[in-house]
Amino acid sequence: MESTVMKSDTATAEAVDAPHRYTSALAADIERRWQQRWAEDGTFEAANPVGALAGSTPADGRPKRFIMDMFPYPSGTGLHVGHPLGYIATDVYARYSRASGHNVLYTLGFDAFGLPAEQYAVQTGTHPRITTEANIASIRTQLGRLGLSHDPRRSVETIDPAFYRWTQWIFLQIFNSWYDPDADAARPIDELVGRFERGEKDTPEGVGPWAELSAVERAEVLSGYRLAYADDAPVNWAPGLGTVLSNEEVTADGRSERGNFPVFRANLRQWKMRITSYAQRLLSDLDRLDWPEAIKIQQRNWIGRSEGARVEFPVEGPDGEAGEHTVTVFTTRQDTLFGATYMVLAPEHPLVDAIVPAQWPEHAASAWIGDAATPREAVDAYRRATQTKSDMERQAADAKEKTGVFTGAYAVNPADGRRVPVFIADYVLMGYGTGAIMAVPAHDSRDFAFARKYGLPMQVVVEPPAESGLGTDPADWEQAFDSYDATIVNSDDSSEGGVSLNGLTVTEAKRRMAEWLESTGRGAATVNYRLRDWLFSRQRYWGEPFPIVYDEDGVAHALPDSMLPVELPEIDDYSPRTFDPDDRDSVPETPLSRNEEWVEVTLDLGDGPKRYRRETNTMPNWAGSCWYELRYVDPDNEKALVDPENERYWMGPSDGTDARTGDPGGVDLYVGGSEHAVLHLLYARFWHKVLFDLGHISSDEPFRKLFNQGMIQGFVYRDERGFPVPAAEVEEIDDAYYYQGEKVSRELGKIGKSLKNVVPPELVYDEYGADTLRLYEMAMGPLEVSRPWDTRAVVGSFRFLQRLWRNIVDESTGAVTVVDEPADEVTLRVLHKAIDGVRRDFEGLRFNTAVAKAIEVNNHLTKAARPVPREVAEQLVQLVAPLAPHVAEELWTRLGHTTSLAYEGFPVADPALVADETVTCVVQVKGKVRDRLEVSPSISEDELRDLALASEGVQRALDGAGVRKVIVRAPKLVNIVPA
RNA sequence: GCCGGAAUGGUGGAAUCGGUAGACACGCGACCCUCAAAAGGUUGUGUCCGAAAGGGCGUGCGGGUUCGAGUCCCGCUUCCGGCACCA
Repeated sequence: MESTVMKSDTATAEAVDAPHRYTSALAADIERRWQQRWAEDGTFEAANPVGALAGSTPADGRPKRFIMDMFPYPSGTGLHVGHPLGYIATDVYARYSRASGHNVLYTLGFDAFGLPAEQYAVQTGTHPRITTEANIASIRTQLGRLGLSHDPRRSVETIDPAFYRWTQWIFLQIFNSWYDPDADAARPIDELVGRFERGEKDTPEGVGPWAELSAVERAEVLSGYRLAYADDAPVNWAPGLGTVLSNEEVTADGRSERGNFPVFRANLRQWKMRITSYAQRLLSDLDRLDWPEAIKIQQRNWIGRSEGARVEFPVEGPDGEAGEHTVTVFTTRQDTLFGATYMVLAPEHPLVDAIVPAQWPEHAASAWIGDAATPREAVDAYRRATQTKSDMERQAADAKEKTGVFTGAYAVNPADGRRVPVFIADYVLMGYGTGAIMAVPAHDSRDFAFARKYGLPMQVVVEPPAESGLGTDPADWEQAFDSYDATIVNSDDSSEGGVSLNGLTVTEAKRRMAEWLESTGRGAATVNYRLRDWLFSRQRYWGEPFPIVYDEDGVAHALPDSMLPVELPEIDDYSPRTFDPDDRDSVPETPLSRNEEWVEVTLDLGDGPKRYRRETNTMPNWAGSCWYELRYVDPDNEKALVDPENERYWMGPSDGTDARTGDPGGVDLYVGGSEHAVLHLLYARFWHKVLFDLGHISSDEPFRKLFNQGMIQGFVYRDERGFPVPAAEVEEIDDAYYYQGEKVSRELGKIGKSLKNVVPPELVYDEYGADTLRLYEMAMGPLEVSRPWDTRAVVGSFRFLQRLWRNIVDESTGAVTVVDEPADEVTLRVLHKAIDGVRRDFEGLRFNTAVAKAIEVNNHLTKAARPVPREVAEQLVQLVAPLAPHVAEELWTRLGHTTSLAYEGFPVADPALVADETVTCVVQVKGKVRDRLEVSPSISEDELRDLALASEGVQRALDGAGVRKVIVRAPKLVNIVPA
């Protein structure tokens, strides 16, 4: 109701006495016309060096800029005013870049495969392709009204077979590669085969010579090297979703990020990407990226490099004979090896079965063995108990209580030969390090807790400093002493070949121990990463099919290029098979497997037609977003995912640098939310590096510069019960908020349906126009900061445009009122200062201050310089054009120009006019401002000092007191220190 | 618990190099236009004392460095994000 009243106000109220005022109706008209004209003229099409989009522009010597947003995922709910923030920012930057002489690649595609689209389709009972395409169309409409200067020819959709053909192609590149440690790069798998054939490389331990292996065995060996491979391993299985998930998609409390279902560990054969091979490069190359430090830190933490050592512990076999088996542990504290008083293996550790003896050792403490009659029984019972726990239960707060059981076996501490008991416990994770640890309870909080609970001995080897008051008997301690800043004690093996660490610092001891381990063959210094391989298959319909078929022996074969794309078959039953969310024994079923005639195929893969079964998993929805920036560059190329020349032009490292060591290349500006810090941004870097290694592209990183925009938040109003009430219907009376007469509370939250505070962009378009929305979103604060949406405040941006309009166009006649007379000097100084500042603000993505500077110029004209001189009006319009392009184009036209100002050039400040003719010198006494002087910028220190001392304010403040010291920073400041 | 980031008027924010705190905008007050309202215009607006001139105080809290600190250093508080049995 209220909005219709307001609408008429901004749209038509002035129809009688000001028919040519900038109203929402006029804005809508201008915006429609200019959007149409830009489209007809192809104003924002950017030329490539070669291929279908080639044009003369790249050769004309302009520098290029590749500007990108994280592309949207088309949900069914439509956009709200928070969504366009990043798009507006990149558009302003793109328009500024074009005006200031760049060839700009700027477009927007859609990421449309994946769970949410499929869930929406299942809910509505409509095929996901239909719903997804409808959603994309409606978002295109909503965004279209913003007037974003995209090159529409480059917009891609990940669900388009012409696009995912290349997603599949890249998968095959990865599948057909291995990581060659000598080259420190991915290489074609054929090179590895060649090395095996020529005997230059040995097959892995336990496998016979290459020449003697069967085809199946060879395939299995290669699978151990391929960068994309399928294997049986514990994965995250979410029965409620009916699919497995990557580690990145599981929250800290063991639930699916999507849908919040319990996630269980299940052993399933799944596709994975060997991203761990790239751990070090993904880590070190962060240093060469212009990214927010916070994101880099998150990636560093996720990769989780830690330096330590592998240490081998001989384990006594069931017959008590030492050395039959060896358990390797990873530790970052090899300096505390003498303090290792027991060992723990993960319950799933493969050596557990081999080391469990038939009987309990005689002296085994009852606390260690529970009431199990034999070690076998105890181990089996414990394994069952831990496996039936979901990850969530394992990690719930009260489950942090350590549990475990003695295996009955003993190992030998390699440092001093002491026998130490071997436990299994679920606080040791199979997926990290070697799945086994040496436990040093005195100096590790987890081992300390476990040892306390089971009465295991503690040995101090790092001496707490005297001032800590801890003493050297851990029995008195409340927690482990895990400092690095102390001295090693009790660590001396005087026997032949033994090592002594006593008296060393922790860092020295780590080095000494690593050397000793290496020299005696008991271990070695090593680097371990937290990063795990990326689980890449999903039991879903709505995703890219794998270009993989299996032969009768179950060997996976890559399909040849000629058979791509493997199109997703149109089927009726696309629903995933989901289960009771808590049914951990359920097994995933892929929708594609129900479609026998698609699955069973006869193909000729080079050795005659044969029967094959297609892979029925699909790719996760990260796949398309891993490389879409490359397709923007060359969207229509049918011969390659991107022509090397086009890629080099838009993304290659800057001249003369090696992408592996210097500038890594990549997109010049990538804007998006920080929620993708480790998922999309890590996966995309990984794929990009593989493609780089294989020589398909010249850039080593996809995104040279990354910028995280903040979130636009909304006020959430809650009633007494805490339920959100519709924000649009809340009234404010005397700083309190009421909904239907009831008092409600206000807080800040996300904008969304569930919080009932969605503001659709149409509301602002209709009320004020798209230019106002753009301007408001840019003006409301720094791009990287989250801030609350305030519908009431939008009018401020509208008023600015209205005043700008009024300074150029007569509201009653529509005549242009500018005069062809030179501007006065004050006005010129105001203008040129703004030009200088706005340029710098745009370059630095500080749009909020750029807006303020443009407003200042306009305010000056309003107050002091009407009628406005043409040169000032034109440059102000150009200044505003990136922010409010429609109204700027309109004014530009009315000022007599016939071409779009998109490429008109951006005003350049005259340095003489940027520098002030006089500056205000602040005169302080004891740091407090007591007077101001208007002085020349070139005034000498002495002259300024004299002027300041003589000034009225200073005399008053000094009140006869003497002067001890005078600090002069000509011409801006004088500070007088009284005696 | 660990790792980040933030805190400035009634509100969003500005101050880019240690040098005028509060640009710009919202809101609010006064006035003009109007039968009236809306829209628009002019103008004021950190806070306290004061008629004014002018002065006191002021950037989450407590210290410090400095002629001078929103900005640098040390110690806290609160809020927001991320990670979390990672050996």
